[in-house]
Amino acid sequence: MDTRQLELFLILSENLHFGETGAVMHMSASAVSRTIKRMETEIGQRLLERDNRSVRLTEVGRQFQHYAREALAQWHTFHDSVRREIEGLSGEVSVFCSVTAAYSILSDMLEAFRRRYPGIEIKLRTGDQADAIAHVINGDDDIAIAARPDKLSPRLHFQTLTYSPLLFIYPTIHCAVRSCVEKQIELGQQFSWTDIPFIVSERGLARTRFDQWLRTQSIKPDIYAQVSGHEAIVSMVGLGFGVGLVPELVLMNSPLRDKVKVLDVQPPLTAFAVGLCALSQRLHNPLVKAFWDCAKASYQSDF
Amino acid sequence: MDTRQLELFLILSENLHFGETGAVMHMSASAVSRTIKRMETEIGQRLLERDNRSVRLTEVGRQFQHYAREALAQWHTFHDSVRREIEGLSGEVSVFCSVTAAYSILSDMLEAFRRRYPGIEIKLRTGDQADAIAHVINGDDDIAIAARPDKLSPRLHFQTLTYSPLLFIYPTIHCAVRSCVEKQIELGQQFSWTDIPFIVSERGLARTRFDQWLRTQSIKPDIYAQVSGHEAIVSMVGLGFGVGLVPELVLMNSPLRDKVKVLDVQPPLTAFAVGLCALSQRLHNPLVKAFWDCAKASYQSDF
DNA sequence: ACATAGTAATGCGTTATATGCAATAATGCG
DNA sequence: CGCATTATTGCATATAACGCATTACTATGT
Repeated sequence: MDTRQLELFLILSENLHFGETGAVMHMSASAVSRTIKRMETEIGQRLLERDNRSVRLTEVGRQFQHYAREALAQWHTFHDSVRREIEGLSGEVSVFCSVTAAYSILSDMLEAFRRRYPGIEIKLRTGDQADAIAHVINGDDDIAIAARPDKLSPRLHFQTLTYSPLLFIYPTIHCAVRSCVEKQIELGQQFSWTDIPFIVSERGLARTRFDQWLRTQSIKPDIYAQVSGHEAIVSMVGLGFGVGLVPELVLMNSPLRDKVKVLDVQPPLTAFAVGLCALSQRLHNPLVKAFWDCAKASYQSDF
Repeated sequence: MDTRQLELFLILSENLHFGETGAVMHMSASAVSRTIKRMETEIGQRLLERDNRSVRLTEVGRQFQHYAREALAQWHTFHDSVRREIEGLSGEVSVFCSVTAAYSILSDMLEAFRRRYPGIEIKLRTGDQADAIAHVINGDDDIAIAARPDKLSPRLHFQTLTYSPLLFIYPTIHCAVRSCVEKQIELGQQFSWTDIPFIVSERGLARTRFDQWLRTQSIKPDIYAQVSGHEAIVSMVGLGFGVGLVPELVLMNSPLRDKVKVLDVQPPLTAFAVGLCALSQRLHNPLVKAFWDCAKASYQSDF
């Protein structure tokens, strides 16, 4: 019988829902089911009466609930008393994200987190969106704000926070690119992409989506520049170098957003699912878990 | 942090010895070492100051000791209160052994065990010694009294209780076998085994040892009967069918022990190591563990 | 002074345990 | 009666725990 199990049981005993409990504990409903079964075997009594539709505490379950509350409180008391003094020193969570995410998504989170856990230091590292997942898997950073890849490693947890469409943008300054694009818009349907220089990510999910899209449209692109970091794309498009592809989130947060316009393209590219990403293993660390939960909660409360 | 770890720490904090602690907890010293290290990581503080020669509690270790005592007591209180009424029903340990072991080794143990744990039922199954290990591995029975085989599966625990030499016996009634044997004894050294019928186990460790011994002596035996169960061998020898090979323990406990005599044979066969045998896994079960520890203690106190 | 026995830690291969996913079964609700 | 919801289970896989053999170290005895 360990503290994790006690915690799990307490949550379950309150929400009486295996799936939800799993979500809170960062595990699947089936894992919750088996864990409870293990506990019942160890105790030798049924804790929860459950059919496929409802869950309710047994008498023994109620007694166990009391025990679990006491036991956990006792553990936390000990743990806090011992850990108090060093918490501030070694308490550090490192977060990787793009500059855009730092501005748009993370800033509110950070404020909420700092308010709630003043002792925990956040080490914020910004870089190319495309590297985010690799950073997490590699263990360089605890948590990343990233776009959900099509294929997610089973070692990773991902919590979607929002969706951001991938948009084509073109410059508003007078330039060859703008003329070409607007002429085509006037002509109506059957947009011809020939001779329009594209500015796209060198790699990463945006590039993957772009390549997929090209294939479905059977377009042979003229790729002007392959850039790392979506933010740079807005800049280059704004300066008239070509048509770019960026997530809406990046566009909205760019200081150059007035220098570009969105091009209505059919069919639209699959939107990014943007959210938190971490190694399942790292979520066992209470600091990391605290950040994850706080981030999730603070973002969702924005709606 | 689970109850098993707390228990381990408490034992270690009292005996301050990794190897001993491992023995009590039925695990290796290295496992104890790693477990303590895990606990220290989780707590974030060193619990025991240890160099390669000595172990002592740190200040935090002392605090943790208090916590562990309380927490375990609390757990046991809950566990007992819930389990009390059903303990007797589902509390059952099944033990496999030979008839001889049941008489000689087990009877005292059972008495002590019954006195200490009146609620736990013992299901005693007797059979051929040679099947004992297989029964345990197969999961048919929790614990066996068995002879330690030369090659022991790593999944098994074995606790030697005593050693029992393998003895050759011959009949004391007037018969061809006795005459032949005694004639040879009078002649002195260079015993000739030809034409003496052997009565040996059909299989099992006694048979293995016997075959090994034959090879070293380069003897071509005349095997009269292959019997299952050592007890039957004494009977057959007593009736004059031949010379038999049995563990001393079986001989001493046979009602026919006056009907046979021990033959001094050089070199003697390797003695049986007789003891408790169980799957490591099954020892996690508190009932099984209780029996194992009690059996061990009650036997050793006989000396 | 040196050998020896005793002891905790560690590398490595194996075993056991826990988990996720997908499929299943069961039930309430429209 | 069909659909959506939800706990459970079979199966494959990932993670954690363990034992053995070895190492590194030291107190002790001769």
